[in-house]
Amino acid sequence: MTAPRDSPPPTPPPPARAQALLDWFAAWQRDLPWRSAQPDPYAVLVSELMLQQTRVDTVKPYFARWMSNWPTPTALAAASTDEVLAAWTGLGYYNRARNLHKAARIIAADHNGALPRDRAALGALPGVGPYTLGAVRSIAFGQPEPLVDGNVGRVLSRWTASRLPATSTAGKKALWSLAQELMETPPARSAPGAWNQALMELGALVCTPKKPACSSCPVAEWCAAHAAGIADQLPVRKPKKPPKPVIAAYLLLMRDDGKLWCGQRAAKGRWAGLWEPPGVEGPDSASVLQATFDLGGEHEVLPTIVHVLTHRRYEVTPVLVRSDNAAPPLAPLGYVAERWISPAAAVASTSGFSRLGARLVAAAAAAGQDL
DNA sequence: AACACGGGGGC
DNA sequence: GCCCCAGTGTT
Repeated sequence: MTAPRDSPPPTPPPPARAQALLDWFAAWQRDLPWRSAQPDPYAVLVSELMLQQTRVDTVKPYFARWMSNWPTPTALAAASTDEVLAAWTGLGYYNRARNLHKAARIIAADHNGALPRDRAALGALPGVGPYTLGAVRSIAFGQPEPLVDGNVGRVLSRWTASRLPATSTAGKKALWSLAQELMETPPARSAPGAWNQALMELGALVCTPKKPACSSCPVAEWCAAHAAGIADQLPVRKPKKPPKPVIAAYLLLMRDDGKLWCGQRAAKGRWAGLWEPPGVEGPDSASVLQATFDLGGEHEVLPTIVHVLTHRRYEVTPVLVRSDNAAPPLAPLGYVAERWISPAAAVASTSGFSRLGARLVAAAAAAGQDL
């Protein structure tokens, strides 16, 4: 029973691989605000929600402000939706803020203000999907729950040289299955939080999307993609669709004191609950805006603003109008509230404006100065 | 299975 | 300009 001489190096028993990675993590892990030997489960939940599809460095200042504003689930539960959204302004994917807020209210009402350790109860909280369930259970409670995020998917795809796209159904199934299996090996099972964070940290610091630093990798000798020299070609990605173009026109109605007439978007959909100057989407948006607000009189068309989201490319025509202090109703355009807002308040990062809304306000303020 | 949902940082 | 990030919820 001898292995053929030219076969890949024999794979050591899993515990050796796992221990190598755990040792690396112990030596090289970053000092992050939500990391602690005895983590606060609520802090873990907040950080994990903020980190969904968002980089660590982006999250840091938001996390600090959030924990300062609302140090406990009970404190967060008592906050208003507007306050919560304002604190999230600029972070994107605003439904995460709504979910965190709802989760806090459930925790306060049903769990005595403490995160439930129970798998089903935790997974039932809004915003807690498979990844976050694994993160909170393993990191906050030390429970042997696997997780797969973008980093782990990349690391494990390379480790096994998997040709399945990590985002495909089959690929995800294989990755979660492997993550589960790894979690059951002795060193991982004894340190679930460190193990999961080690996989993610490796993906963030060493096993990066481009130019992975295999020479610094603690588990390179067991990596199938590295052995085959294809680490930088994995994971296989699914072709992505181009962003959809959106034509829009926005009304910048400016009062004598410089304030702008703004509306709050509906609670569902893009920029849910956020404020912005009133706008219309569609190829005929400019004429619709014209008709809706009867812009026959004096108005100024400002330079087009291009605002790119992941799946949308906005081409916005801002129309500046001097108000005679009339305040047209915005409900017909789908807004659920309306008020005059000073440009300074709108552009401040705690205002509950979308980035596009803030850009429009800034454009209005700049143009208004020249008049 | 596909889509909706933001924004920013690195190259 | 492109990639992709500590993903989840809806259809």
